[in-house]
Amino acid sequence: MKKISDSTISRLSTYYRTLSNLIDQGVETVSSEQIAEINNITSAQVRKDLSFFGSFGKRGLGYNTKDLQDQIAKILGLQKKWNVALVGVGNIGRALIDYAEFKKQGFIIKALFDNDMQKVGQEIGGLKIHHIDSACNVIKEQKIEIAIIAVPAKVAQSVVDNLVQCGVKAFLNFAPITIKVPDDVMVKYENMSIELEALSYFLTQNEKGD
Amino acid sequence: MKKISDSTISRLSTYYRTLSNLIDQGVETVSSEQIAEINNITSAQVRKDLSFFGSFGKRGLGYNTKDLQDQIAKILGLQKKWNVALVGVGNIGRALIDYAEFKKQGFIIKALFDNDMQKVGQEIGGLKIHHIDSACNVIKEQKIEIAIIAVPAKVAQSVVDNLVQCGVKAFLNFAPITIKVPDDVMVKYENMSIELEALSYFLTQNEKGD
DNA sequence: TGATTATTGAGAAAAATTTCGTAATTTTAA
DNA sequence: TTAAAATTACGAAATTTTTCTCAATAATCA
Repeated sequence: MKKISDSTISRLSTYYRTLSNLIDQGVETVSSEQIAEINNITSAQVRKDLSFFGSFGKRGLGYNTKDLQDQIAKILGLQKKWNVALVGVGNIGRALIDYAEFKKQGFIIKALFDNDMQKVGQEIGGLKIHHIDSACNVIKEQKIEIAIIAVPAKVAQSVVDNLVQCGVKAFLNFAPITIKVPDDVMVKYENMSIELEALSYFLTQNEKGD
Repeated sequence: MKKISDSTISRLSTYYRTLSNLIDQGVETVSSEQIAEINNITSAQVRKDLSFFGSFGKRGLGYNTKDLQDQIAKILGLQKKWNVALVGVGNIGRALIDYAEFKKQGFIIKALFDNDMQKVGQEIGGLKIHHIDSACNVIKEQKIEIAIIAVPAKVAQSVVDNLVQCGVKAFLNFAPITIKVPDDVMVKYENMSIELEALSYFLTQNEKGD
């Protein structure tokens, strides 16, 4: 299939969220213009994004909220639950364990790993913390498909290398470092400093402008 | 000044980080090709990004790491410290208070807000939690410039509206909802579900491909 | 029923971003 | 000292992404 851009995929996620909210409110039909307005984009963008995958609307009427949500769920692979491992049970890691949004979207944290012997064996939210060295067994047992990396930058690459060896193909990385992986493995980044620096740039520009 | 793309700005952040690491390692000179290799991009991209702001390298030689870091710091506005407020002292919020990376980059959390009377008055990391209703006073006293929004989606828009009234012009939003703000205010998003859903899409595609 | 309004879908056009090609410059080696 | 190798800077070309235009179709109103 033709390569779809990352931006399109991430907008599909926001449409999915928008549709969930509309469905909760009892809305049954929605236009591309309404979806666009809620997300501060253009309706042409919404229609173009959807057009890569098919024709889901009715001319003159718009989209059925439930249908469209189902279609997007199918596209994004959200119809199944995903088994997730969390590596690094520090401040960030601990916060993510209780992050309700993940579970709501079907991402279930099934395993915790750390390299700190003090933490190994402890239990958080019903999950035992395993040592990272025994990751492969747990990953196979729990059928882990996605790993969230919340370890210090220094060790992030080697942790990922290890998990790639165990067969993990998808990573969400919170460590501030670019990770190298084989072509058939994907890493997505969650880098809070980068966003803050973009704000810093914006504020600096504005000061200059005045 | 010509509008610089968001991607360029966020790549500048990664170059900045790369340079910090190289400087720590004692490296004094670096080529665009090396910076590119570290970040999985092309050297042409690195040079083009820098070219929007000036000519910082020496032909045949490359860039002086300290010089280039200084230049990028100046561009991004990282030469000063930024005063940050954190709104919403839940799981995510609490993790961010101790997030060392922020302080390292000069983003100093100076005020905490919440609307839960149980939390108001408590102290975390030497900072007292204020009620969100008294935000404007604290924001003026502490000269807050950036607010991190870590409240539930339902209340995120109204919290931001309030802070915009107090004069805050930059927001980092963790709530899974698109926020409306005036033109002179910027919101950046940190949306962990969106990245996970991109991974879900990727894994789903791969399964189909096999 | 017929006209009007709303809205999608899809190709075309425009805009933005990335990559390419190459002259200029610097360092290193012969 | 001269040739070769390395590397930037920058305009041009290529590619990608977004926006525009408009025919097709559905619903509503007179």
